[in-house]
This record gives sequence, structure tokens and C-alpha cells, in this order.
Amino acid sequence: MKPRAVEKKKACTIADIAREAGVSKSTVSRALNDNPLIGDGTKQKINAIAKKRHFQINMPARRLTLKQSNTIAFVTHSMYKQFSVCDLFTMEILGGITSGLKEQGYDLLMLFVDPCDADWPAQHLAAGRADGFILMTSTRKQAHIKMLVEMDAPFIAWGIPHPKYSYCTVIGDDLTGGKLAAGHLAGLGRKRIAFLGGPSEEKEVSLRFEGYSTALQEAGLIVDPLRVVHGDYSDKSGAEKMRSLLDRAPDLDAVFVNSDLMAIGAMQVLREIGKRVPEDVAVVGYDNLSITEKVTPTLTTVSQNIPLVGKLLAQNLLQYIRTRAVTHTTVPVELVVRQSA
Amino acid sequence: MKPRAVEKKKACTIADIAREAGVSKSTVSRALNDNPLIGDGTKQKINAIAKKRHFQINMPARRLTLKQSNTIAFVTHSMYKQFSVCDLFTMEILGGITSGLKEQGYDLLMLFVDPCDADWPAQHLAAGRADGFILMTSTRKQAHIKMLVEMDAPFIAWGIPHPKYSYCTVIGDDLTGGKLAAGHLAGLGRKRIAFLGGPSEEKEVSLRFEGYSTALQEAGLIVDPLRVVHGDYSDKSGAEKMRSLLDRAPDLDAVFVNSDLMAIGAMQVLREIGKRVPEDVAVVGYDNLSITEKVTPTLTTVSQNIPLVGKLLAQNLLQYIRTRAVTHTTVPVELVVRQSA
DNA sequence: CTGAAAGCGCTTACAG
DNA sequence: CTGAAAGCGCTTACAG
Repeated sequence: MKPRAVEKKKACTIADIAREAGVSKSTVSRALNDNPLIGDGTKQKINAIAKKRHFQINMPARRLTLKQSNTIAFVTHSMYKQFSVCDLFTMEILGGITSGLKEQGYDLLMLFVDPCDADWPAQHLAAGRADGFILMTSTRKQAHIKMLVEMDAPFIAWGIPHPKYSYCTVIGDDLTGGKLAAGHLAGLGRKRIAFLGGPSEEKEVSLRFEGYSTALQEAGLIVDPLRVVHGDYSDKSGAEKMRSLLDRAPDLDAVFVNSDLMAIGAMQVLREIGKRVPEDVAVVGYDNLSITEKVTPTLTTVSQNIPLVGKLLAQNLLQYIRTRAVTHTTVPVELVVRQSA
Repeated sequence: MKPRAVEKKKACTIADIAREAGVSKSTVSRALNDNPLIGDGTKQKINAIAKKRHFQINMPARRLTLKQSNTIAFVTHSMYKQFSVCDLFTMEILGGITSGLKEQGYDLLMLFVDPCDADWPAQHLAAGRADGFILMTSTRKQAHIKMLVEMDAPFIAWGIPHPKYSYCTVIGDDLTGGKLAAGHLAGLGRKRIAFLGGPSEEKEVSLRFEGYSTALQEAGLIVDPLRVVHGDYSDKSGAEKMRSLLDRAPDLDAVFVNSDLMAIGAMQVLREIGKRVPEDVAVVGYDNLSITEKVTPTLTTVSQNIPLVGKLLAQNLLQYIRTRAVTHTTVPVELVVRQSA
């Protein structure tokens, strides 16, 4: 009995506009796509009618015809339960990506992949759900990259390029990052500057270490292996490795930590054992997550310009899809000085 | 010269399978959709071929035919620059949503809307990009809700239902949350418990206040208006309002803060003026963001079971789309005791 | 239990 | 500058 708003369903199509304008569907389609063949008068008339009728093009139909989805999938891990602060970096990047994508008329799909799943690329590419991928996953990233390269799937990844495969990448300038961080600590007059790194097998970490070494040498300091440890980026490992650092080199007066989360963990340990930050031990983190401004003391850190990273991931991937041009982009970093160093 | 992997493009279609199986496309379609009309033998043969050929159904075609996108859009604000910690709550909820959606074969689209944009619902619904929306936006939420209700768009929103409109909602149990928080503080023996609330016009905040009042009364304490202030959930406003609270009621010995971020801001102020947490002032937050475990002292807070919230948002929206059943779900809360109280 | 046919709404050679 | 027609890959009455 009650009137269902079914009439709303009869979405206005190109055919409706053609009828009203007294032209063919071809003409309407061309006019709406601003095809130069169509006369200005015709175009205006058609656009006016489209506006009046609140015409919305049917994307599935368009995608079917064009054989492209105008959609990019953002690939990350399912946490199964929820996001954790560990994903902050990933999350903060989303804003930049969507805005870069939107500028070019692309949608962003969230894709949480199971680390063991090998079928997701086909399920999205062949199925016409997405035209390409943005890879932020850390776990099993190499395996995913190999898979994607082998199936010639368009994607871009955050991180140092793999030497054997050719694909688009965006990375931060880790060498400079390490140099800035350690240089700042040296400039503060610190003499026994430790390095609390990410996983030692990661190229990013080696580069940061190289920057760190360079800065120490330039400051006339030596790189003491006792003051170098490696963790896994998490705040937990930051705490743990800070402890072993203090065991091995109890006299350290500064530490360059490879992630903000690790730095937060490290600062907690320092506080627990009664060391003041920055008075006794100065701390520099990495990533400039927004969380760095909320902790006490606020964290001096290396900023990767996350919005820019997002935008570049979007733009370079779309460029690759269109031109197959493989880009490797290094994003500049800068030191953000706060209270901890 | 170099062989382009173009042959990969000839995605296998239903017609290919039909040819190979020696049946009609209709039969293949039915078999693949597990239509009971099709004989088991036929089904098995067809499924085997589909598997062998790595068949992936073409989603745009399917969506065009079925007139539904099997996609839900997650609506939030474009930060224009990047996510901030303010969006942590929103972000943490994404995992639960996607998993709930995936279970039912739906994709999740990220939609960053401009607060003033009024066109996004049509651009997604009428265009066949999405079948419904999940609303997490706080700014201008009411305006968006009004718009969606008026155009009869399927959506679900996080927050207390609007009295005049009928739509699906999911909320936390704010009354109990307030009671748990204040009750815990009273149980600790605190006598002058302050309330640092969210915006006073929000129903959620009133409910938390009501819970707070109840708990105080049950503990034989009085609710002193001098110990009640309101902010806007941000850590900045937490700091600011904590200051005015201390001005007005310098003798307070505990504070129930309506968001973890505000609580973090408040704790910074307390530390600055030399009050120890929890010794001098005990602090309870709200939301149980993962950040609460990273701050010092770790934050006692009210947990909203974020993964469950996400899952319910997904499930109830899909249910609404299918049945038009309007649900209002209240998610249980629990107190998570850490160091700050 | 299976098939032929129409249709979903668009785009784009091809022909004027 | 414009139109008729075919086609993208699927689903589903309708007819056996």
C-alpha cells in the first residue's frame, strides 16, 4: 500500500537524454565525453538536459565497454581484528593516495589480503574490479611482488626496488634521513650516539645506517658496533632493543631510532630506568607520524612527507598503467625537531 | 620486438567455457551461480573447466546486468593533507568493516567527501559505484544524514539516531561507559572526580554524563558543576579544557575524559603543572585506541570493541539493503584498566 | 534440466 | 558534424 520510492530507480540513461534532445545515443555519448567532433550548440543542449535530469553515467556499463575499471586497489594486510598503531604509517598515507587518484577520476578500493592468498591479483584484475595495485604490505611483500611481476600486473610499491624485478617504486631518502638524524644529534654535542635500526636485512635500514655512519665520521665520532642494534619497527621491539643497547653501551647519550613506534618504546624504557629524555639520552625517531606530537616528550623525527608519498604512489601508478613507464621516485626527507632531541 | 604479454588480456569468459563444455552460456552462468536447476554432472564439468581456465567473472558485466555494485562506500572527510591521529578511531574501524563486507562478497570503496559537497551520494548510487554508505564523518554529519534520508539512500551511521529520521545506526553504550569510568574512579577512593566531556550538544556526551552522575551518586559523591567542562574530542581541546578545569576546581583528584585523545592532551597539562598521574589525578579516557598503550602512563579507558563495531556496521547495512529493516544496535563497552587510573 | 534471445547502458568504428 | 549498428560479458524470463 505505501508508495515505495521505486520510481527513483529509473535512473536517467544516455538513451533518455538522446530522446529528449532529439539526437542519437552516439551523439549524447560523444557530447558528454566532450568529443571535439560534436558541435558546440549540440553539446550545450545535451549538457543542459543532462544537468536538468541529474544524469549520472552508469559506471558498470562504461567499465564493461571500456574494459577498465578506473579503480585502484590499496593492498594491505587484514589484521583480522583491527588496525593497530603499527599501521599508522599505512593509514596516514591513504589520504594522499585518494586525492591523487580522485584528480584523475579513479576510485580507491580497500583490499585486505591474507598473506598466504595468491589469488587476489587475478580476482581483481581479471574480474575488472581494479586496474592496478598499491602495495603497502610489509609481511610477505617480496612474495607478492614476485607474483605480480610474473603476471605482469600493474602495481607500485612503497620501498626500495627489488634488484631482480622491474616495477614502480616510491621510497624515502633513507641515506639523507640517517645523515640528518645522526648529524642533528652530533650537532647537539652528543658523543656516543647509538643506532636502533629496523631489520638489518632491509636495504632501507642499511642506507639509514650509512647516513648515520657518515654523519658520525663528519663529526669526528667513531661508529661503535656495540652501539648498533636492530629491531622490527614495532614499539615492543623498540623497548626490547633499547634494553639490550643499554646493556651493551650503558654510556650512550643519544639514539637514532628507525621508526617512531620503536622510539616510543625506547623512550618508555629510558624513563623506566631513570634516564631523562633528552637530557641524558636524546632520541630521534623516523616517520613523523602524527603520534609524535602527542607523546611526552614530543619526538624529534625524520619526516617522509606522507601526503606527497601518497600522491606520488597514485600518480606514478596511473602513469605506469597508461604508458608502462617504470618510475623509481625518492621522496625528500626532513628533520622535524621537537623535544626529544 | 619483445613479446608483449597481450595474450593475457583475452580473459576467459562464460562463452569460452560454454564452447569448451558444449553447453549454452545460460547453463554456464547457472552452474557457476550454483543454480539448483542444473544437474550435478553438468555443474562439475563446468566448474572444472572454469577452474582450469582460471575463469574470473567480469564484475562490471555482472553489475550492469544485476544493477547492483556489491560495493559499499566508506564515507569520511578528506583531510586534504593527511590523516591525523584524530582519525584513529575511524581508521581502526576499517578492518572490522572490510571483513564483515568480504564475508558477503562486498567490496569497500574509500570515499573522502568534501563537507560541502552534496553530490556524492548520487555520484555513487545512481552511477552504480556503490549500493550504500557507511557514515563516519563527524563534521556536517547531520547535513549528510538529512540528505541521504531524503533521497532514500541506503546507509548506516555511527552515532546516536536522529529523532526525526529513520536510518540504521550503531552506537556504543555511552550510559554504561560513563558509569564504568566514573565508578572505577570512585572505587579507587577518589572524591573529586571531574568530567571532561565531548561537545555538550551531543547525545552521546549527555549519556556519558548521566552515567557519570549516576556512578557518583551511587558512591555518595556530589556532582559539582565546577568540575564539568566540554571540549571537542581533540587532544588540543583536551589540554585546553584540562587547564580550565584546574582553574575552576584545583582540588580535583580524578577526571573522566570523553576521548583518549583529549585524555592524552589532559595528561600533558597535568604533567606540565607538576601533577602526577595517577597519584595526584587519576585519568580515564574513552575509545581504547591502540595509542593508549603507547603513552606514559598507559591510559585506563573505556573500550568500544572496535572490531565488533566495524562488523556490525557492515552486516546491518547489508541487511538493510536487502530487507529495508532499520536497526539500531548498541555495542557493549568495557573498562580497560591500565596505569592512569 | 537446457537453450535462444533479449537486455543491462555504454562506446566506437564505420558510414554518411 | 551525426547516426545506425555492433559489441562489451553477464543474467534471466520464456520456451521447451
